[in-house]
Amino acid sequence: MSHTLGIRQAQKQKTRQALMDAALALLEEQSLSSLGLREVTRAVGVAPTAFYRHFRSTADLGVALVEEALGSLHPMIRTTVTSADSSGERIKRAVELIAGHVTAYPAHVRFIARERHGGVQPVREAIREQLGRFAHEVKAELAKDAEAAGWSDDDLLMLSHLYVDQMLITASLFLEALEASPEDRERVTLLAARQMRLISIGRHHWLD
Amino acid sequence: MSHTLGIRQAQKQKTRQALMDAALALLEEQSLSSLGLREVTRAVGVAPTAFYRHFRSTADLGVALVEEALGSLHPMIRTTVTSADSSGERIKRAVELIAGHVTAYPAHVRFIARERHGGVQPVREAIREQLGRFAHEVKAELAKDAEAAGWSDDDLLMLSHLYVDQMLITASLFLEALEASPEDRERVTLLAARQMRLISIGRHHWLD
DNA sequence: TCATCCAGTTAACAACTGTTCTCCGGAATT
DNA sequence: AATTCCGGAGAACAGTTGTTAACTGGATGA
Repeated sequence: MSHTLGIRQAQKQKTRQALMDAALALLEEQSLSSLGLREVTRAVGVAPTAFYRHFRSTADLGVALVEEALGSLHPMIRTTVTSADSSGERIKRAVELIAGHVTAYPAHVRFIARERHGGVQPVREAIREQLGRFAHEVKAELAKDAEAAGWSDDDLLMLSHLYVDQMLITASLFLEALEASPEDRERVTLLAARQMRLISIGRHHWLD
Repeated sequence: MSHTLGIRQAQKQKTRQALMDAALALLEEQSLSSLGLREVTRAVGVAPTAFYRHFRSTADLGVALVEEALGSLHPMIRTTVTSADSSGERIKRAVELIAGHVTAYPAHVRFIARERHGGVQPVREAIREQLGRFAHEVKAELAKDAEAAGWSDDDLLMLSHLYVDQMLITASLFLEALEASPEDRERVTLLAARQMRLISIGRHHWLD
């Protein structure tokens, strides 16, 4: 059983989380490479120097945000993949699952989409590594399916990356449509579902 | 007949281009939202105030860079699509065409990949609009093909977006592998070719 | 209870930012 | 030849940045 961490460490983690939350909010309108340390502390209501008690730099903060954001994405990806076979009904449900996640954690999704190719190398690397993990996880999930019979490991991984990228593209589309009309959001849903269906069809006929 | 633009306008365009080139170089290691106006002028060797003679802000510069970068991408996309049918040989050639473009204009590709989801709204919008144009162009190209018979306009556009996104993903992969070993670059080529082949297969069986 | 620890504070630093206004000198126009 | 135009220079502005050092006070562990 974990010992109740003292009121000291509790406070520390609390302000640490506050810094991360404030940063995530500020990153809605800028990129990490322009995020200032003072800007973040000011938003939290804490002295600039307090920042160093938690992070070496804003890049360091960024890496921490990657863990948090992709940690929350983790369960969704698994659920999405297991229901992403050719059946139109299940595909649409998978897409709606992505839509729900974007609605629940828009800042996380925005951060990942923005910094995946962003200007801060350590953060790019962290995202790349985590997405690589996801791809391997997806591959393991795909391998369970009967349709994976006869597939090489390389091909399975290739398809996994395709799925992961497609998920990010779809999430980004929903992000743009976050404040749009329900009709527009429905159009995004249908578009994403058809793209995923086309991929599933390609998967089905891969070994022909 | 276009009149030879005076030595005055010529000089103006020259420094304007110098500013854009310097900015593109500086953006290799940061995002547009952190690019400073003084930083750019310093790199060109010109007074900070001269910047305003050409651009309202760095965001404005960014929009100009979008036009330049996607202008150079324009002919490549057309060539890529026309050779992206199911035939394995042609697909591989299309992928190598992308690889060549990335090698020729790495800064352009990096800029688009980075700022597509970046922190500067007008630039995001400009990229979105241009990519939308590309998708429509690709659609027109696909419609010429015999395989497009029976396809709805919506489905053709859906496939076009899939192709455009896939091209960007592939380009970004080659960008990461720019300084990698030839073996790694070849692996990227094979991966991208197989992903494109899977999409082509899905396209082929779409109407089943 | 007392000494230690340590998250957060205060103050100060040189360096940098975007923007304004005024000016210069050569090209363009008349 | 005389005048207007205009890309660029220069200086100055208030405000911001990251980083340092020394300090404070409450939680922690002996």
